[in-house]
Amino acid sequence: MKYKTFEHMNCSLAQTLNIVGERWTLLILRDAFFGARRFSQFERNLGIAKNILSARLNMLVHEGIMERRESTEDARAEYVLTEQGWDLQPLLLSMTHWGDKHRPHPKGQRLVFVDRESGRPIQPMTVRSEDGRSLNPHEVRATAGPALEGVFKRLG
Amino acid sequence: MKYKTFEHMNCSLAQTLNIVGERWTLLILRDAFFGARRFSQFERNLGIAKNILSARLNMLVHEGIMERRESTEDARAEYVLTEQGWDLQPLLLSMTHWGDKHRPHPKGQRLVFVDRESGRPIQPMTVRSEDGRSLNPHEVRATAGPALEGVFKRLG
DNA sequence: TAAATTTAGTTTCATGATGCAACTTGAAAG
DNA sequence: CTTTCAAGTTGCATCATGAAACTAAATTTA
Repeated sequence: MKYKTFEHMNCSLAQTLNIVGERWTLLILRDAFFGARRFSQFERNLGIAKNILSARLNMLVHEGIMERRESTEDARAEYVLTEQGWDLQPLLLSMTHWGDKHRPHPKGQRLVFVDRESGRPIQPMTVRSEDGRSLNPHEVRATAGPALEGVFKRLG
Repeated sequence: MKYKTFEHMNCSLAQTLNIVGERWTLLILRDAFFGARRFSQFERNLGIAKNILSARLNMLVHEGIMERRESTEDARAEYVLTEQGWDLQPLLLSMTHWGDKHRPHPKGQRLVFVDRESGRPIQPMTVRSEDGRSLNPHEVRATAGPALEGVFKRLG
């Protein structure tokens, strides 16, 4: 990403966007969550060009979101998620839920995410108050944290 | 987006990415959540070029995520979030929380999101099981839903 | 009321990112 | 020993982005 970078913005959203905001990146991560590890798997599943895939995997490794490992059996490399990478799951699920709701498939849900143990579907991603109530978007407000002390900024 | 589109992929994540996956789009939405409505507000806050801002706002209106209104007092247009747009809030908050955790500011949180009523901070976005337990990423599994009946696919 | 400024764009153009195809290299299979 | 496959790299045409210049209307200032 040598276009305009968002790094200078003092904003956590911008920091995250700087990493996962490029085309393909989140789709690569989706496949990684589903178990893909090899270059060829990503390539075939996504229909992405080799050079782009190569660039994205390198970037993800560089950012500490995936790790490149030499396979034990195969002499070919594998790309696996780090804990930082796994931590992007709520983001992926939020996107998926929005798409399910607002750009649905006529036959219903495409994927259902379940609790591995019970096999029961998880709850849709929602914002929760301290005491566990589900908050609708209008009930949430942003305030300046310690890193913005003394910074003038209009907040809704 | 006349590059390769993700629309043909039968995947809710890809559908969402097709809309919010372009540079700037999520930052525009962030500012809209914070109360920005006017062309010039977005322009100044973000440092975005006018032509790009114009294209993105038109796209968001076209997709039903924002609405263009003639201001009552001012003769200038305003861009406000629709309900579809507000529904992107969990996504924005998931991104923000990831950035807070993994790309933190040395002084601490940049923004703190609070329950408008109580003023108390909200919980970080987390995946929850049917009975309300917080699930870590490895405890979640994807299964084929109705829209993927009969489609062969490896799912982790 | 005339001039200057602000707002909300559109147009133009240089540059950067993307995507396809062809080439490379190393390992494994036949 | 030749072919195939996996995992890239390189070159090139095309598309997207961003800076700056230009418009046009509305608003403010002198």
